[in-house]
Amino acid sequence: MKMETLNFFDKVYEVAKQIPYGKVTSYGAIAKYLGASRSARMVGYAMNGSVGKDVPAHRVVNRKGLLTGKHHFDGTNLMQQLLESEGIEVKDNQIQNFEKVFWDPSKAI
DNA sequence: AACCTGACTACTC
DNA sequence: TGAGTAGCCAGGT
Repeated sequence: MKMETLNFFDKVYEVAKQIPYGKVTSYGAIAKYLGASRSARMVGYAMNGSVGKDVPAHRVVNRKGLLTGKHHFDGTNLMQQLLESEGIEVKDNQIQNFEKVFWDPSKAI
């Protein structure tokens, strides 16, 4: 782990933590906000280490609102249930009304 | 050092 | 409109 990587991770966590209840955002949005628009994959990778960081990783999905990372959670439908408990409609691993619940970090911060 | 993989995106057909 | 391809960065083998 390099410092820069940790710094990047930290920023990702910082942004993710500020996602309001009932809202979601995309990896690319976070990456873009951090000035690393080409490293959306790294954002997803960062979420992989979000355990124990108080990061609501379930509120971060790909740009289509698809729960591509659900299998990284405990169980198979935990991520979906967490989202649904926040009032977000999720069907077939995809967030419904994605545009309505989308939270843009560059606008909020 | 080369190649593969992955919680992604954008462009093309 | 939907599926396929290419580009992307970092880490593992």
